[in-house]
Amino acid sequence: MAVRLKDIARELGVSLITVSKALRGAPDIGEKTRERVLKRVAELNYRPNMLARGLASGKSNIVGLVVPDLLHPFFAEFAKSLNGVLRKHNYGLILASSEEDPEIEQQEIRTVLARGVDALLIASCQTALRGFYGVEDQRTPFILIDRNFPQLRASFVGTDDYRAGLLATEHLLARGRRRIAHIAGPELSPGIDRLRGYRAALAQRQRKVPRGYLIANSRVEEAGEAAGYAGMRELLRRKPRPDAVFCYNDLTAIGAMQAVAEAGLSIPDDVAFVGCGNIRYSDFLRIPLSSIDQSTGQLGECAATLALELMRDRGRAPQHIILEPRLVVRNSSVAPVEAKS
Amino acid sequence: MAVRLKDIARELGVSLITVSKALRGAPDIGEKTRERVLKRVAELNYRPNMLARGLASGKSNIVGLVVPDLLHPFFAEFAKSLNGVLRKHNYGLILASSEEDPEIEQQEIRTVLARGVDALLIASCQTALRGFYGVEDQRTPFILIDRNFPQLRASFVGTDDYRAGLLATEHLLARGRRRIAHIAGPELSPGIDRLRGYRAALAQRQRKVPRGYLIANSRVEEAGEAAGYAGMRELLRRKPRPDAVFCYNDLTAIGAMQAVAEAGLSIPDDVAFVGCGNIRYSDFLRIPLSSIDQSTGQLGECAATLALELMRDRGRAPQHIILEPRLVVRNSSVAPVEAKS
DNA sequence: ACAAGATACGTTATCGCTAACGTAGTTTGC
DNA sequence: GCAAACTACGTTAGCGATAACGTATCTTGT
Repeated sequence: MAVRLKDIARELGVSLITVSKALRGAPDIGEKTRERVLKRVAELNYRPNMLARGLASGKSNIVGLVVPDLLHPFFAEFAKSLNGVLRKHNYGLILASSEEDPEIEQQEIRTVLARGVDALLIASCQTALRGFYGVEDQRTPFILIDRNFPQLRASFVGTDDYRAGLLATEHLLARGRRRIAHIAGPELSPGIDRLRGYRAALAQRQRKVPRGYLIANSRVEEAGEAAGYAGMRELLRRKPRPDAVFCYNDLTAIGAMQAVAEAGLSIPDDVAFVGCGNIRYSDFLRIPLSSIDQSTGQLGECAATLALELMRDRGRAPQHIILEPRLVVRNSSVAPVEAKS
Repeated sequence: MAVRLKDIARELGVSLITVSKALRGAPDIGEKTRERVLKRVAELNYRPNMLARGLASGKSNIVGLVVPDLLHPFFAEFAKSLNGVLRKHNYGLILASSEEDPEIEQQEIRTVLARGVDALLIASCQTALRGFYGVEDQRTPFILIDRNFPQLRASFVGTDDYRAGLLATEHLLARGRRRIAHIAGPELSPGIDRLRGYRAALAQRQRKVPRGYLIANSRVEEAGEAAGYAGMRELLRRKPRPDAVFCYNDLTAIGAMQAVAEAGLSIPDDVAFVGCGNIRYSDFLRIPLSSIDQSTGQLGECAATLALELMRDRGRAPQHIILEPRLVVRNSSVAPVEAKS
């Protein structure tokens, strides 16, 4: 925090404001003055104090991102690609994690807004809508990520989760599976919509969800391996046992497959699996996991682009960007052709 | 950005500064006034403008974190636990990714500093030291993460990578492996030290690194599966072929194991593997991966704690926190006792 | 040659908050 | 009873930048 506009101005014998303007490319600065200023600025390695600039201009050049869990590959990848685009436009990223706790999320939203972010991206873990006071009042544009609240008139960037559920389940049906179970996610839009897709796929074939084949996930916090493992243990007790499971996400699927392996059953022969998210490691698992790809990287880019637009012209109507999911088939749903190793 | 100190002050008929003090728990405010202020502040859901506060006080209550790749599980986990501790102390986190590019890293360091962070954590990808101008000059405390520069008199939080290499290699030796190769990481302290550990373990048994058994990783950017895959392909051409490989990190190991599987060889019978990092998925891989655990979560906590200390009292001497690595044995280095599935 | 418009630069007033010191009014010591 | 010491609150100056005008100097057109 050493060199300030004032210092440069004094050195060069011009006014502070001239330096400021030259720096920002204002049109009413003479060529020679501008060059002189820019030269000195470069020499001194000057960087404007963004706090001051933010305060004076009302723009911080930062966007806030609130996610439920940074460790989850989906959010990590999302954050990465978001950040990539933002960097190119000279925006910083301030990151907050809610740890899947609505209270903390609330808190974090407040503090992030207090920091004067120019836009706010939220993958919310609110089940009720209560949490969003103070975001709507605020004039800061905000975008929902991955988890939508249709009742809320807000921008959204995410996957068509209904189709994700549909694709996954149709694939299992097409592979001849008849007793397809679902380990559901938390009661947020992705969980709800994937479940709807699952139901719809079965309905198209005049089936309904077999009794006991739907494992609900009551606790929002638990969407990972543990939930999948527990859910699968339960499913294995059903008679007849399911011959396929569509899992809320890949982590859930990993846990579920673990349970199946421990029970001495074979995948995909006894039980086939499809996950969702297509995380980076799906390919390297004990049984490579068939999954629904969400184009996570692209979601991040779209979100960044939308955020940039909303920041450029406020008052633009909320926009929905919904990417099509894509099925990636691996061995967890289709046995390899060659003899198994 | 609606309600300001000024508004509350006017409403309550006190001066702005009184409100400010009451809010920050200054000692020279009467009980009744304080209560009145706090009550109104709560009702109005007031949040101080952190930009203004930062500018005036010289403290932003933000720390900056610059990592090479957010998607890498190590950094994701690190960031998560760091953030957890910081949140409890009311510090925010501003995140920047260098994408393993020294130029970008430089840039990001500058912009993060310009944002007035109170401390800076960097997992640097600089091979030369040039990059650190402007961090040292700056009075902002900074901490190196994971990747150390011993020449630089700076705080460091990381793993004892020498011991990591030692442990991994000793384990393979103890399992009776004799032709142990190493796929090395980039030439930064973790890569260099793990290699040293590997060498030392062999030396203790009067061995040297067999010719051609050391795969160097020239490009810093490539430390993932691809590098491991390519490295292993090369190793498989050696005669005699290695019967064990210590890989720079888990991603490298995953790629390497892929190459071995494709070659129709068995793990661990033909080739045993030990990785490093013990990422969350090591357990679920085709062959569960033996790995060196770095206590990543704890590293994040330590870094946060150290950062908080350095911010509290500047001018404290740089500190080194180096956690002991721990070997986690899985099937990639020791075949399961029961018949293989 | 002179009003009118350009061009290039500077003044002033914030932005919302805090630091450091001021100042009334009350208590206390002796 | 009066100076000294508290207590509780307020004034004055910034922090480092920007926005919105203001003002000299220089071109022009006629």
